[in-house]
Amino acid sequence: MLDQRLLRENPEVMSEQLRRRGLEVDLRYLQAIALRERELEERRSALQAEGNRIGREVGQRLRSGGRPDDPEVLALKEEGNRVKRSVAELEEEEKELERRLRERLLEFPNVPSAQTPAGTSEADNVVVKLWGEPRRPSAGEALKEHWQILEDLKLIETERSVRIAQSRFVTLLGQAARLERALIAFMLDLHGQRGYREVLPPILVNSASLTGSGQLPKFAEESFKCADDDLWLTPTAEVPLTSLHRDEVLDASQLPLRYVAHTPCFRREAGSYGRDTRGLIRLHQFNKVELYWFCHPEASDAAHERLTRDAENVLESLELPYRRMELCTGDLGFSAARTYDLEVWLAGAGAYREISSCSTCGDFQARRSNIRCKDMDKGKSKGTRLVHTLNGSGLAVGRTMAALLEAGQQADGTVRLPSALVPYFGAEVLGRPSP
RNA sequence: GGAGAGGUGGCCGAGUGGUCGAAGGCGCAGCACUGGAAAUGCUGUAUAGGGGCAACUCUAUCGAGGGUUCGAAUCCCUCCCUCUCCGCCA
Repeated sequence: MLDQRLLRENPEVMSEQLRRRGLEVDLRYLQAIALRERELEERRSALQAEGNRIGREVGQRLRSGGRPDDPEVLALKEEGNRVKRSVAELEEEEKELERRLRERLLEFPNVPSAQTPAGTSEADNVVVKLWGEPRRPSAGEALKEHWQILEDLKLIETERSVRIAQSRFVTLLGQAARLERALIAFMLDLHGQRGYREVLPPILVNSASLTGSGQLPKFAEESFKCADDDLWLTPTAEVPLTSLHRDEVLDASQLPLRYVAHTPCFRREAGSYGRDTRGLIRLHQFNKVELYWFCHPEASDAAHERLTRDAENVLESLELPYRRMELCTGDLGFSAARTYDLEVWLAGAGAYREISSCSTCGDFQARRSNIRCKDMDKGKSKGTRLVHTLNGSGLAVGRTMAALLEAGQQADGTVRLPSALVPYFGAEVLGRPSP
């Protein structure tokens, strides 16, 4: 959510920031609402002060022997009633304006960071770095895509999964199931060694949690909702992790708080009919290991680099070539101020595909979720500020498996895995008789 | 699902209509004492929004919303949540 004070005092600045994102909005009407709301609040609280004064005086008179039917006391009571009615009137309009204002503000995306490069689409994203040597087919070699490898090894059920659920669900079998599990454990351990606290959160989340991280109200059609409860299947662990500290004031000296969570993620993928219909790339249900930081507002730039490095570390440990892209203003996600996408090389597909998205949200989610931190100075509070939140995949597990399979495929149909996985998977090669 | 109890500050816990933002304790911070520490003593310790250079001051907040009243943490109604016991269950 964007700052109401900025809206009141500097709507042009806010408009300009949103314009960088490709959003053309006239904020004058909204500003008028915000100013009117503030004005009502001032008048209302002055009236309430008057009412409190009257109440105190009645109390004083009665306690010092005044009689309840004393004409002066009766007059004061009448005056108190009058004030009460006025307050109620102002309050009604004030609340209505407040509600409308919040409703509108929740619809606005975050504004881009000053560092985010300008652009209108994916095409304007910037390659920041390249790592590793992408595998290309040698002469006469045809590299398979991961789904082909899995099918040839009989490690995936595609049609039968439609029977169980519907399309865009898969069932992994045998060594593929084992590899998925190995990857999750590997990633959690790796991040744990780098100081992340492991979390196993609820994966059904309520509406307030989805609103706090930015999925609601705008993207309701992207998530699965339980019919009889105010609960949704989480589309990313970012949602429960944000709400882990919703409505809290964190001790600034304890920051940053760094969490890593593995969860299944559920997405309806509305509007992506026909895209990535085979394999593990785009599913309604997938596993993801998520990194999440709550950090001091001054520390978030450095934190963003650190978090992105932590995600890259997984790719490097798995010897998977990748590139780091910096998203342009037009390609940013709703809650992000600045984002690095990590794209892994898929040797069979012959393309880089997104495998991690590392974003800093500034105070956007913190404002929605009411998460602040308090700086102390010799035991005295120096006031609270909204924290900054950051998140990044570390990594999307299914896509990681796809990349590994395509990168390590061998002429005999088996797959050589990176040595880092051996302790987790139990073998160097996938596709041979059971490890 | 059935029965009961309860939601007060960072935590514990008192308060049952009138300066109550809320006693007391714990915790935390500062100061004093100490060679240093412990113990002890004193002091200070919520958040949000307004006004003021500031000291300070006004308003709101005792789970949420509504009601009674000049005045509500306190009385009434509705809702939410938590806990205990029973049943069911991985």
